[in-house]
Amino acid sequence: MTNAISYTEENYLKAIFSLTLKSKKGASTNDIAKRLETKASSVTDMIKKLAEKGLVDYKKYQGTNLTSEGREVAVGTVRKHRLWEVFLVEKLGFGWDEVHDIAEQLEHIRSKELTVRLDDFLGNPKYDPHGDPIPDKEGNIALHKEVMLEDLKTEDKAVVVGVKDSSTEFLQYLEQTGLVLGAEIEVKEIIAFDKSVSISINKAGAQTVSNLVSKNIYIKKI
Amino acid sequence: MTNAISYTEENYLKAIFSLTLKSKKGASTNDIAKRLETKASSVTDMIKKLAEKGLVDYKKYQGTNLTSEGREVAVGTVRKHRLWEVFLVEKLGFGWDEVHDIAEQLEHIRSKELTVRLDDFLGNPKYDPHGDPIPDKEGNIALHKEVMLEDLKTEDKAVVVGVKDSSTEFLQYLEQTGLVLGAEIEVKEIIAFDKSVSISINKAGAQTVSNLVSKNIYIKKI
DNA sequence: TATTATTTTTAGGCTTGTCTAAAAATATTC
DNA sequence: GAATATTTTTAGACAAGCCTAAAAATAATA
Ligand SMILES: [Mn+2]
Ligand SMILES: [Mn+2]
Ligand SMILES: [Mn+2]
Ligand SMILES: [Mn+2]
Repeated sequence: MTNAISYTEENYLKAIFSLTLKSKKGASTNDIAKRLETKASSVTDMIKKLAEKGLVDYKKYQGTNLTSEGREVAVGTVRKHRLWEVFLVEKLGFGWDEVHDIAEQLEHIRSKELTVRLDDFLGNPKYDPHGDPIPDKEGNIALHKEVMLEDLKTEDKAVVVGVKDSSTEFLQYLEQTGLVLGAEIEVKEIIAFDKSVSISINKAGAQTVSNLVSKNIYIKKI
Repeated sequence: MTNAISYTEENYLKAIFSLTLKSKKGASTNDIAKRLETKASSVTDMIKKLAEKGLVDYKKYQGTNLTSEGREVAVGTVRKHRLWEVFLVEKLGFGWDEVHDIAEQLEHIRSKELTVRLDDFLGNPKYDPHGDPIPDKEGNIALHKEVMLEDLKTEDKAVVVGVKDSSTEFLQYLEQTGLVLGAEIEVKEIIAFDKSVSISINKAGAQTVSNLVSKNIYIKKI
């Protein structure tokens, strides 16, 4: 047990992973603190420990990046998180807005064999209930094609393939609006004033969603 | 979060629960330490904390008993442990000798809704893969009828309904011997010298098992 | 560029859960 | 029943993770 990785460390690595996914700059101490709802000073402490263990690259005041070993741990945790989310929704019948907090716990269960068997039991899914890609056993992870609902023009047609914001409130709003994964949408009108957009969902009557909504929905044009 | 119960506390409560199941004496500090593979001094510290929280009754040097609140937590944890074991064996195809350590982690996942749904998903099982009774939602738990293989007389017939020792080594031995849950046995001969017993399993040829084995197998006469 | 403002780190301290070594209480044995 | 053995508790310390307050570094602004 010289080098066991704690739940807390896994959560830090996962936060750094997602914060550095897009930007090539290191994750800032403040951003990590915000993400984990903790204080900057706590983050500095932990970063030092992770650097000591060879899981992150860190130079004072310069932001933090994962080493390949750190990335491996982070991706493994993300893989487990998303597989468990699939289990909770597909097998236990939870709503997509109810599974995050439980998966946040389940992702820390330590057993390679369990992950393999769970993956098989679920039919080796490629996406989680929010449309996020599930890393494979080797840690390869598909990147989200960065097309959002807000990028569409009038008369464009598309399918909802994911959500950027996975908060309960947002997911419940989408559920009730009908903007769930797989929904077909057509853009009827874009209101220049506030960038809100009028769309029809599954060929039903038009409804309007704000830009805050349209910029948080991944779509694929058809 | 004034009164959240930690994983560690849950493990202590569970240990005290199982140690006090049969004997009406409180669990001794040393026994708890042995069970949890920790030191007596650590146990004393923790017992004090649990007493403070109203989860155990404790008087110095007198041994420890659960309060009704402590029992509730312990039984809830046992319930989750055993439900997860059923999941691992029935749904993921693990062997009965492989599931204990994983369930030891899964039992700490906090979500009432999860437990309810898991129970339903599994078909509300009454026993875990080792024949141990699963407490119901209200915390009622069937007691093992205390009939062991060693209690049988020559020519008695019985079915294996559980194991007292759930160690990997013992379970693997039973697997290979054919003494799994549901196996029908008939006692052919009891060797007085060392209390070993010759039995036929599922009507096959006789084989001999030691008293250490026969005293760790729960049976039901037929 | 000098002055603010913000970010990050350090200093010091707290809680949880663990340990070893020693003291105190209880049990056992002669 | 006194001496010895065992069990249990206390004393003091440590690592992990967290905090607040203050200092140091960097970024933004005038
Ligand atoms: Mn987590
Ligand atoms: Mn997700
Ligand atoms: Mn446990
Ligand atoms: Mn069991």
